[in-house]
Amino acid sequence: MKKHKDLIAVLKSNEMRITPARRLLLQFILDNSSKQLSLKDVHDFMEENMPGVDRSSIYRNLEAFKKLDIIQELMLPKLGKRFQYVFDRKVHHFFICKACGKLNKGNKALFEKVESALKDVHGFSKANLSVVFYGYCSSCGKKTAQKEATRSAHGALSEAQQSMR
Amino acid sequence: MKKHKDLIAVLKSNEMRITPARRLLLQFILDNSSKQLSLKDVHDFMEENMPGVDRSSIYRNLEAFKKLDIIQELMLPKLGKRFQYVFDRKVHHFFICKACGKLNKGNKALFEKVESALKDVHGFSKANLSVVFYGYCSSCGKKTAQKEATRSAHGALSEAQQSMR
DNA sequence: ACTGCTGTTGCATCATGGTGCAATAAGTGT
DNA sequence: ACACTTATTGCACCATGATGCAACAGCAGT
Repeated sequence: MKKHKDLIAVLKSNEMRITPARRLLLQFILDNSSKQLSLKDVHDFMEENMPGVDRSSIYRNLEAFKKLDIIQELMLPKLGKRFQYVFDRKVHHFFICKACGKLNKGNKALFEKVESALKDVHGFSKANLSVVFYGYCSSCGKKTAQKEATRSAHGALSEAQQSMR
Repeated sequence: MKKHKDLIAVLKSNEMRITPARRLLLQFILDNSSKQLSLKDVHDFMEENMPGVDRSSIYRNLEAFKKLDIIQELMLPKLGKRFQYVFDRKVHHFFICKACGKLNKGNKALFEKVESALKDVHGFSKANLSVVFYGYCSSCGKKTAQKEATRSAHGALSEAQQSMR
């Protein structure tokens, strides 16, 4: 796990200036490295600890950090943009339910399979890569399956929408 | 490939009413089944062929079609929401470049590996599933690799950002 | 063809993503 | 400590995503 001062060094080596807001922002990101943060999450924190920093400044700093691969960006259905610290592992898996929009990290069995598939393909093993699955989570899948049964009775789209077990 | 009237039947079987706007919207989606359409793309078309239909109506109809798996939604970095007709295959793969935001369907070797990995995991083979990879496309990867060389000289983040070959 | 029920639309409005520009302040050299 | 250069900020503003609500229009039954 990289430390605050390592990240400061990264900024410096890219001709970026170290402003108070950036220091605090980096710390917040490090302290929440396992979470997917929205712009609002970050802005609320900043407003509390360093009032007056503009939404757009935070936004642009996050964009800058993204370019340096300090954080990565995800676009999530229903949730919109999310930022997350990129820690030591280079491949990230996410599972997003199409119905409820919930972000999930489960389905370990699948992810392990995919991970090894990624390794098998030349050049990918060290790539900084994110994989996002869209499907139906177990609870939404059940509901959908029921609805689906009704639909099949009408003879339409009978092959669609299967739950993930 | 499903036809317009099949889709009308799907709407009916879900207690949805067939309005003129919906007919035209479905036709437009079918005619552009291979494209990723933005709300604006669709709205521009509607404005030309059936002026007066509100942005929000189109938006809500697309949401409704999504629920019926007639189309699927993608959230693309830099581009935002995109809608696409869901044709016969049930698993979709997309590769999105983190740098330029370009949507790609290449990297067939990887996709085939992943596809078989999906099949190996029980319950996934028939799931209506989308997989999105975020990484660097070949042209952006090259640029990044160069930039990376400079950064390494400063001793920071030397392991990050690898091109996809 | 008329009528009533209720799904759908258009409008108003808010939340969030994104950008141009002039004022400000971080970093460098003296 | 001071001054200069230019990255960065705050502000104003626009684009797009999303929703509540009253008016409207499919469509099923008569």
